[in-house]
Amino acid sequence: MAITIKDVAKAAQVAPSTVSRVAADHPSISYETKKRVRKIMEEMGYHPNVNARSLANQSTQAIGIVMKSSADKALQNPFFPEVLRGISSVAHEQDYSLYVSTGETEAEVYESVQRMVFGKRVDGLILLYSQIDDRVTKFLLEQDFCFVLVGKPYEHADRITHVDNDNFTASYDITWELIHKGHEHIAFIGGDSNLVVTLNRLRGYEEALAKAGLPIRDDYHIHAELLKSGGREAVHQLFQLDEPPSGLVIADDLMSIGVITMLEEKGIKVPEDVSIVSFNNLYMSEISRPPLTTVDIQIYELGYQAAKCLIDKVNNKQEPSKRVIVPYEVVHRQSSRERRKPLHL
Amino acid sequence: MAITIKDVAKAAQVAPSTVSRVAADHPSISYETKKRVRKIMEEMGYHPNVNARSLANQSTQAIGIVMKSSADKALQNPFFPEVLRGISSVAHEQDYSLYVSTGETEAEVYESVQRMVFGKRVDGLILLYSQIDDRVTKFLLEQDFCFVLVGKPYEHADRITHVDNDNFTASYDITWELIHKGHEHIAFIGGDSNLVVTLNRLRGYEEALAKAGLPIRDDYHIHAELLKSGGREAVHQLFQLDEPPSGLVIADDLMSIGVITMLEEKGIKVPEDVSIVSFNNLYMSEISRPPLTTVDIQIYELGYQAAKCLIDKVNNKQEPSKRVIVPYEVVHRQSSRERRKPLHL
DNA sequence: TTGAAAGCGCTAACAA
DNA sequence: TTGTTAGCGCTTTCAA
Repeated sequence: MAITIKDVAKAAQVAPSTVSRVAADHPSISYETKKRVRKIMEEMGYHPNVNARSLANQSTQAIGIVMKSSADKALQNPFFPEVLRGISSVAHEQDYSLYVSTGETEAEVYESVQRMVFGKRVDGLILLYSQIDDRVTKFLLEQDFCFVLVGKPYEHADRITHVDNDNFTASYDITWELIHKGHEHIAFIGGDSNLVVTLNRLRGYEEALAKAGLPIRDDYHIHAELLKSGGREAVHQLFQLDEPPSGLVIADDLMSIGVITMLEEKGIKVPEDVSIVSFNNLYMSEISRPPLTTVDIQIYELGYQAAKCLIDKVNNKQEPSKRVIVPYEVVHRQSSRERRKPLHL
Repeated sequence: MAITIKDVAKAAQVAPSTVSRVAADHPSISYETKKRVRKIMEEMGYHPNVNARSLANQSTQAIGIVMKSSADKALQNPFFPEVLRGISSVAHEQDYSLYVSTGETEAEVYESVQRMVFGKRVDGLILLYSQIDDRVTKFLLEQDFCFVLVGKPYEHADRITHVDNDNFTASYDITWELIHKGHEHIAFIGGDSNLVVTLNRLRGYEEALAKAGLPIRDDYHIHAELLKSGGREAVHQLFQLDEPPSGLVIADDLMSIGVITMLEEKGIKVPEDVSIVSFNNLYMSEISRPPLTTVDIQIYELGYQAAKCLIDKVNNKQEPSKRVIVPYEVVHRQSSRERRKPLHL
């Protein structure tokens, strides 16, 4: 059995409560005693048992991380390690531990969240996704459990503290850039259509088209679900249209790389024939060929801010809900350029 | 305050211990009582407090995951989400929770591990890397704390349960394939040279060269550390040699993609001028251009097996150390091919 | 400034 | 088959 507070107390000839106070650096303990007790703690190799502490305290110093169910293995997306880095950095600074949800299906993740909440394993949760009619979000709201969302809530945005980019404007901007470069036929290839981020990026794209007086065409929309199985097919169709797009707005860098490959198979060149802009600025977007013009959404920062908000909230239940918007930045690389035949020639 | 075991006991008119036994599905409780108590638990919305349970039990039903310090942000490697999927799957099946280490530097990760161990937060740990003279490994061994390593231990391989691929042979095989295709000048580009996996892959490569009677040249070795800053430089040098390589064995797909890009900048074509083979079979290796010939090391399976071993060990301290070798498979794609001018022409 | 003691919610040995 | 009770290791109120 490990060294407990009692062992230290005995050795230091003080009461257990004194040791506890020393550990917590309680002000009412004399410098003398603190020094002496600390020395003994050190010598004996004392380390507090967090379970006991959690039990007595009703607080765990741990935060839970919920990721979208990983059932769709295709999404081996480096987004996750990167947010985690941000979260982990704050957590370490503040002596918080990190839990992650388990499970592969949506139902399993839901169970896992229930266990964290009811089991009092964590003081709060960070949700790494935001989707339409999400049961996890609903559950947390019902339980009035402390959580922060990375992304924009689908509902109750004013009750939910969230950290997000302005995806609408980012998408608007980047689409506008294509338009500005003379592209009139611009298609949108989106991620999972249940994700709010996909919707916002789609809206930004549409808004830009509308502003430019360009039509919004249904046959210019493809979604990730389509991309996987019938991906080749979908892209194929897109480029068989009477007016194939000369520009693509793609919701994720990883998808862009896949699309570039498909296009190449068909003898379509990027950026000569088609310009591509996308999102996230993953490491890969730099080493892709051509390197991608993409929106850097600062994934690390999203994680960092989310963790900070959560810890603030945990420490003070009165903390109002906030929204933190992490700025984005368009990174210009070679996947996009002027349209060959300029507009209105 | 949430519903406790006492509340349920009172409502069901039984002793708290009975409720506890029902929750644990203890055999000595009559079917009748179980049924009745369960119904009440349900009605009242009872959920056990895991901290209290851990404290009473001396067991947490949680496993910790230690990743290599993420300080080198460059490595936005999808390896991590993928092993995690494997681990998470087992964890969920067996009702285990998952902790992850926090911290960015090696020292911070070490602290974080200490906290998990001393604080009794977890029953066991999975180390996701194996490196030379690793202090975490040393610490765990000293503490006699239960853990499993993904990779091959640098020392004490017989005392440490580990899950690994046969990286030596894999590397040998894949190098041999290049040789078989007529390549005589084959260079090795490795990952972090403190990682055991890098060493093993290097050894396999060298062994194949030796077997073929080809010389092992120092100027044919590049390591990841070099790749980052002076990467361009290093590759540049490699291809300025009197006898530049016509084949490359690269320790990670992500690096391969970077290398291909650098080569392209220099007007060197893959696979026409240089053949590339690498490791991991990440999603990207399929959508890269050209798609990569690579060793599929079954990352998910590595995680799955590691978690299984760990839980076995946690449940039975007597469990002997084992080694699990997850089979690999070479996936042939377009990044490697016959050398243009065949050998001994 | 320090100590005594109750209690956080659960488990398990022992008793009935 | 079930109940009583003594902890698990820590915090915190109250008293000294």
